[in-house]
Amino acid sequence: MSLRHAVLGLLARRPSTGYELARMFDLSLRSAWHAKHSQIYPELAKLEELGWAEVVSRGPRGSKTYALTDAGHSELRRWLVEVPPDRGQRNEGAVRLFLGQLLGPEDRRAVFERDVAYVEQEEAELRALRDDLDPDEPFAAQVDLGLRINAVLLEWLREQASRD
Amino acid sequence: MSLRHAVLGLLARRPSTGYELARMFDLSLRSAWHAKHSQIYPELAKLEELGWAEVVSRGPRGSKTYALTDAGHSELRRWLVEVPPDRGQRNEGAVRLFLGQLLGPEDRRAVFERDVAYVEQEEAELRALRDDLDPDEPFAAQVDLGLRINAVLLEWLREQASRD
DNA sequence: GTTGACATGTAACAAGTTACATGATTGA
DNA sequence: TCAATCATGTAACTTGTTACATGTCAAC
Repeated sequence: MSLRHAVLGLLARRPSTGYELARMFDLSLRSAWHAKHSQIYPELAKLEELGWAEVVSRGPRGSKTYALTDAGHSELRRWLVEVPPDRGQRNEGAVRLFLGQLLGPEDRRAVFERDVAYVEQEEAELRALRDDLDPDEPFAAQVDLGLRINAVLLEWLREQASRD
Repeated sequence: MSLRHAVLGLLARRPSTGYELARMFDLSLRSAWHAKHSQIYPELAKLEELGWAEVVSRGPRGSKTYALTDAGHSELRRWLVEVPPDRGQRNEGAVRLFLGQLLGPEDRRAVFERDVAYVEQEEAELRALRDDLDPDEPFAAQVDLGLRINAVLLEWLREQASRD
């Protein structure tokens, strides 16, 4: 598991409300994790119970801003450094590529073309994002990796789509 | 969801027992999906109930070989072609890269070096796999994509590890 | 005869999604 | 005042994991 540590990580970047976290999962982390508020709020409660986060302020609409405690920071560090990553997770896209080979030529081409369109759009979004970013911001390196992987994927998909 | 369609896809490649499917999830699909036998067996029962698969033979140790029915084949095709892929799934590796930027220089380097070692090992495995494969086999294209993505990732990780 | 791979299943639990439910504040 | 966005929560359900439980067959 690890919604716990994803939340811990986002709180380390900046103290936030559950609502803000839900938006970050939709925006910054969108392609890496998607968590619903219905899971986030209970998780924040649990983080508080564990002593890893605490409410540091309350806003106008009943909002509660959470921040990491010292214990929370060291737990996050421990997880990042000491816990071996769980490789080999579900990846529907990869399964589809794998199974796409079973389709007849027409269906296969349609599927690859759909994927090409998607990756092209993502590329445009990443480019726009990168152009908005200070290149020294650590996050810029991430976006750059995304662009490089997209480029490789796009080339491969085009080769596949034009095969026969 | 979609263990259902992953199983359907594997059965389309060749009729198999639950045990064999569990091994395929561990081996061929290992980096894309990991399903336990405790989930596979109930899923096979459900596929049979839906009329998408059926037992085509029984082996010595109580083994049951399942194969797709016509309805199963058309459901698989429908899913691959008509159901839009669920992009944006959990990806612990990406979250870790994202959060790794929060670490101090020493921890960060250690983490990136661990990742470099992992990707290097995976690269070696993929290379060995590719050398075993007939280059015309559709699966070879998949392996090739894996190698290209690995190469990009490795380069990026090395840049990050040697940054500062 | 005993170890290891083959082979299937269930039960209890953890994690994640969908749907339900409510209310406050801001801006048009 | 009405709509959109901010904001939080719970309940029911689905999916996935871990642990338990059992039995067969082949090779040594």
